[in-house]
Amino acid sequence: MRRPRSETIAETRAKLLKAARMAFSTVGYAEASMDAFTAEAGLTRGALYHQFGDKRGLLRAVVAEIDAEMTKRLETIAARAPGPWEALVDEMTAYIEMALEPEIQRIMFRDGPAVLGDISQWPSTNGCVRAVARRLDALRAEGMLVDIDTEATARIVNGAAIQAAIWIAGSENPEETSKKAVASFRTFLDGLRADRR
Amino acid sequence: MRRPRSETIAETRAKLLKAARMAFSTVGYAEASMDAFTAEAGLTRGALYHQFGDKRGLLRAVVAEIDAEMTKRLETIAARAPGPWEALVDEMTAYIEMALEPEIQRIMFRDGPAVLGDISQWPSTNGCVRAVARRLDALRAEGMLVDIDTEATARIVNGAAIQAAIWIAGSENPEETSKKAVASFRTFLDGLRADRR
DNA sequence: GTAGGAACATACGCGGTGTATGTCAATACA
DNA sequence: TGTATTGACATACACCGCGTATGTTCCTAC
Repeated sequence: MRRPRSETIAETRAKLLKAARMAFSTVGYAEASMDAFTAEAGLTRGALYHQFGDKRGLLRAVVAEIDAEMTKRLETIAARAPGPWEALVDEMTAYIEMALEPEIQRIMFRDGPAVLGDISQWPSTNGCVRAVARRLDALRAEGMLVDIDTEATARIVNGAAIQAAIWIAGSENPEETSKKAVASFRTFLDGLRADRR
Repeated sequence: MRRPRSETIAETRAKLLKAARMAFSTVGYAEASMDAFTAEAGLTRGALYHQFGDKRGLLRAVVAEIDAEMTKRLETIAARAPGPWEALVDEMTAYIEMALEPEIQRIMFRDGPAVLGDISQWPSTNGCVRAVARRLDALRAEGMLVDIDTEATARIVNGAAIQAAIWIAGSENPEETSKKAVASFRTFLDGLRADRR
């Protein structure tokens, strides 16, 4: 059977990414054994080092993949909103909910930044921050936002959302905590509306 | 020379903590070799494992120490403020500035949470969050704060400050970025004032 | 059809953590 | 005051995991 090489390469990359995502999200980056999860994918570390350079390179790829997925999900949600302000609120609420997913929380907000540094800094993986910043730009253009730097605010809003999610995830009553966090977060966003001043 | 044992113990603990703080803050937790920094402190890993159990235990101790220092600093700053609202603003501004210090940023906001989980969850090290929550309580008692859950808001405010600091630290023009971040952050806090509604 | 190179596997070295064992000095008790 | 005991710390060892060097196979190009 003669299969084109490009096809097998894509397949191995996908298999490695999938296995790594699973391992990283469950046991964490540091505890994930490359021998273990490459074997689980029916491969060896040789393939991994050839494709991704090293363990950090693999994490980079996983982070980029998840970031792209998150950005897409957020865009879909924002597109459904009736207006620009609702789009922001819905988007950020969804962001908090996404940050509660173990895989996202672990890889994007814990191990990722710890191993790779601030992820939102490099171009390939700041999709979420950029999305929020663009949304703030749109609001500002319509005069619905107080006079502030949109990128700075986007980062601050993101940080608030991440921390809210971490708090919820670590609490004993996630449902109860979630209500408090989201309510507080909405109040916080409301404070940025120009017409509430 | 006959020295009391309690004295030497405290001394070794202090030496280990100091060496570990140095190593963790410079090369990071994962890259810090226990053999290396214990030797630098004139000791061996034997002492470390006896005192702190394992590497994570040592990090826990370092984190607790830094957290206590930060809390103390914040209290001092808040005490100098002319009023409760200024105390909050000064405190949070100082918090951002502290989060810019490499040691604090690396240990408290990157390696700490990655290795130990959400630090602000366990009682010994949520000093900063508790301080902010207490301050918010005071503001609320005086009717200066909008009606929101203070702990939730404290966490959100903290998250915002941390992310702002990370953004500043990773930017190319820290001074310029800092201005934007602090300005945006102040606007954000202003949105929580009852009398601005 | 063969030369070349890539994708991946195998083999090895090294460093690092954790634990088991050993040693010595300080405290407790007679 | 002398001795037993315990705890503080050092030493030694085993295991594991990453990274690299080397080998093998199979597709592609000429």
